[in-house]
Amino acid sequence: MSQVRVRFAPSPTGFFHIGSARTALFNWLYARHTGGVFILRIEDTDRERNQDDYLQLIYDSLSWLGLNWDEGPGAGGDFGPYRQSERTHIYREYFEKLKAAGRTYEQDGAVYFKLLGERYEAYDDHRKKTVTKVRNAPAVIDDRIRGRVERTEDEDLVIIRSDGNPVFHFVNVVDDITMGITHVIRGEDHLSNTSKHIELFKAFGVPVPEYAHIPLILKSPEMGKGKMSKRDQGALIGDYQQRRFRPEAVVNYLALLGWNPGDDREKMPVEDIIRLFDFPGINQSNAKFDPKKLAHMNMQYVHEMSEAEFEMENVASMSTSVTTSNWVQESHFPEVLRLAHPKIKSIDEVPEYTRYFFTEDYPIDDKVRTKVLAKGDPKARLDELIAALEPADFSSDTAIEEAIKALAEGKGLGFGDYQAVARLAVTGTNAGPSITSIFRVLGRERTLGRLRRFAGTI
RNA sequence: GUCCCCAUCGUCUAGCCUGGUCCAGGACACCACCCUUUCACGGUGAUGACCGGGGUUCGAAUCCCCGUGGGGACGCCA
Repeated sequence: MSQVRVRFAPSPTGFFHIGSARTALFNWLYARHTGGVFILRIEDTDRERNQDDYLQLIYDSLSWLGLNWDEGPGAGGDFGPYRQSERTHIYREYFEKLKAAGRTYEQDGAVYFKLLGERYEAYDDHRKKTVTKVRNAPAVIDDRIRGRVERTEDEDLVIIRSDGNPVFHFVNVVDDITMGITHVIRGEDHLSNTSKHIELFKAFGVPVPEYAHIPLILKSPEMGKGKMSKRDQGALIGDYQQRRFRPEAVVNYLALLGWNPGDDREKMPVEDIIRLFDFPGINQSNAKFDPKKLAHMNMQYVHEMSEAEFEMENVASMSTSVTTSNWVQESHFPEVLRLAHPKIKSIDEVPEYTRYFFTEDYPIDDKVRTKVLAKGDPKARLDELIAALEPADFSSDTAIEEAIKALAEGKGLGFGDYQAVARLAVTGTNAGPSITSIFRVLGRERTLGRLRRFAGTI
């Protein structure tokens, strides 16, 4: 059997979103699984709505996700050009073929593709007008995911607009023919279009490619009904990139949306996904997007990052913000990251989580304050702690722990009686690394300064 | 409205093709407990689903039909 050639064919008319990414991913996975070719083709025939920014975003997002293309813009290939705006001569040539076969006609300045069959007038309830229908035999789609699907195409369709630009259905088919596409893997929303495409393939006298219509990604119940769109919360790939999500986590999650390896495995390296990925593992029903599960997947990948990797990502992330760019210069920055790493769920929450390590200007959580101050005698505990820490050894967690434990024991109390109020004073919250680590990293001066300052407010 | 696709816990899903091993398994979320100096992580456990109705069969989550529900398409957008 000849080599598999698949394509991802986005149009640069909007932000790159989850749905497009998943379609790209499934094509890429299939190409990698079969040792085939993954082609990137830019469908920019709608000149009005195309934008260079959106085009760049497609390249950036695919690259970020690791979905490298073998042929396409920037990669070359023998079937180019790979932007439809540069392929007009090819469309012209294929249009002439149809014209020569007597399968086109002009109307209102546009060129129509003529279906074969008897014509009749009928009222269309959806468009609220009378249209010309054609008695046509159903097109048979032998779909690798849906099975045999029949749909009758019963209206001529525009293939060249009155402004001279060819239309999606036409260029899509011509490109699939001329680029030697063997498998068309795309969203189920195209299933109804497929009959149009099959009629065109037949008119050109060439065999149709294999079709695989993958399920759609729908909004989560909280987001509403219908399919996910670029306007939905969490729909944009660029957002995850900005938030420093792990691209492998996004890929892993997306792969599981509509596909599974057939067993309970979820978190798996992309090599394994490639090995196991195939049409039988793809579901037929649509899947709702779950931001929480994606976040969980991302957390798992973040936690297994190496220290160096985690630091690099955070430096990159925090350097871009004016408030945090100074933090990365601090000598204790690496140590703070080591403390935060196992505690946080995603990289974009690190700045807020570690704020008090870098500035005296950290907020005091009112709710926590009220709660902590309501218990026991916090003022007394704070004063005792200050006295005990003044001469203490701050060089290690255990040294600090010994000092506090000795203090607690002397008063007939426990470590916990000092922990909560000390944490509130020094961090403003009730969450964070162990209090001894915080003290150690902050150092004696800053720790005592904060304890004294806070003691003065209660 | 017409046409097309789909239907297992709130969500993602295994099981369905090749009926019995399923009073339906895993994961996320939620709840409880454990771990613990806080908060997380982690661990243990709990709650939670075969859309409805017919049929086929000794037996149906699994096969068939009809409803219903969900999704999509119906552009000189892609």
